Amino acid sequence: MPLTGAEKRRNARIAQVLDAAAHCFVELGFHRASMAKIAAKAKMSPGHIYHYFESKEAIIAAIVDRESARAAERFAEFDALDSTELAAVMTERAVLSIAEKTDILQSALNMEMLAECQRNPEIACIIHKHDRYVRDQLTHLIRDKIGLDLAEARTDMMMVQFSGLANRLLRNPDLDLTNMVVLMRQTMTSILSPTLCQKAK
Amino acid sequence: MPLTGAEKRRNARIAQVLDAAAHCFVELGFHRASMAKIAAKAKMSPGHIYHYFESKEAIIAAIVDRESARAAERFAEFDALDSTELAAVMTERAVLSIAEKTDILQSALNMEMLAECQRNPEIACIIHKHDRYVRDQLTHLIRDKIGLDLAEARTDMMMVQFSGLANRLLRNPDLDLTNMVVLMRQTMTSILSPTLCQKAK
DNA sequence: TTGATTTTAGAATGAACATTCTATTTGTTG
DNA sequence: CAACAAATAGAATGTTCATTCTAAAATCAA
Repeated sequence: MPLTGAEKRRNARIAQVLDAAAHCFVELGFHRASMAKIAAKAKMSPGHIYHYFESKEAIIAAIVDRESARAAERFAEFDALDSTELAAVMTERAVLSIAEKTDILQSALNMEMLAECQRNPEIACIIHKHDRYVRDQLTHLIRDKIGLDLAEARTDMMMVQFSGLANRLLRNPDLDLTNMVVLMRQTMTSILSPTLCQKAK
Repeated sequence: MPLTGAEKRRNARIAQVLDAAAHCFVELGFHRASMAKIAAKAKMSPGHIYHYFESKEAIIAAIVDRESARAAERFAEFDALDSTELAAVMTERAVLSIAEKTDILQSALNMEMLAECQRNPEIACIIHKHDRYVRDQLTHLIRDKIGLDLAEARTDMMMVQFSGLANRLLRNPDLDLTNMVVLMRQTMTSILSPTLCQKAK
């Protein structure tokens, strides 16, 4: 069924609030971004926001959901024939996402989301849901299409590289990406290597 | 020169505030932890805290400094003869630090510190200082003791594994560490492998 | 002990904030 | 167009908070 005019306007308004909130959250964090500032950015009155969201917490939850969904989307459509190909694509993706300036700002929001995740069960639930979705896709690819064992562990390890790289860039802003790419590709390849060297203790 | 009684008392008081602040920050985050709550936890009056810290921001900075220094300490005393040995020790360290419950709670604080790092130059400075210290130690070991090239990149890549693992555990609380250890060791070994496979595009 | 200094508590202050309330404008429908 | 409903603004409310102020208690020096 098509949306009525009123519904369309309502959705546009909600998106307007979310865009404004995302902007303020990136700049100030969840708890220093006031409703007044979000309202100003969204070009509506503070009181009016409450016609679309029950509370500021609800806005935070909606932002976490939207941002997680977007991140998951960017991950969703991998399609590789073998592990070498997947390693290359994943490396490219990891380095590319880092190279964009926007993603570095986005990182701050991501970190805040993860911090919130430890304290707020509702936020935790949202984040875990999206993470599970991404993992399921990737695990399916690794296990069923490429045919490797330990697919879950390999998936998690691949994802360690992504979040680790973002984290690293915050801690070391002088990071030299050029040499990093070589190592990242080698690492991805190693994670997807069919034979794991079981080192004896 | 030994500390006078007054100085000792003062230092103890400061530590008391920092312990209380750390506790409240882990539980509530920087901005929902009020001075009143920190004071209650530290068993002193809110006003009195201002004899030791100029502002709440100063307490946050002190906590970031103290926690970063502690994390750096835990990293400082590596001493390996070859890359295989280092890979094993680093893996053990990474998995061990994750296995402790305390570190998972600590992770929330770490994430919040990194988020703050993007917005507050003073915090950024503190975090980058400690990160540089750890990197210098590890790079020295890899380049001068073990004798590998691309030491800085390898160092950063090792550290990607640590922060990535902490990050991953927040997003996927069901992570299976048993299989992960195998992959982590293989990854560390691969990063420290003398010959890097330069994949052609 | 006495006077001076430091340490401490707790109330007072003023600002910022999330949320609610009231009224006005805008759009819709008969 | 008239009546109604939805959308919107902006002021009002009550709370929470960081910080400051005031004075009491503890410590120390003589």
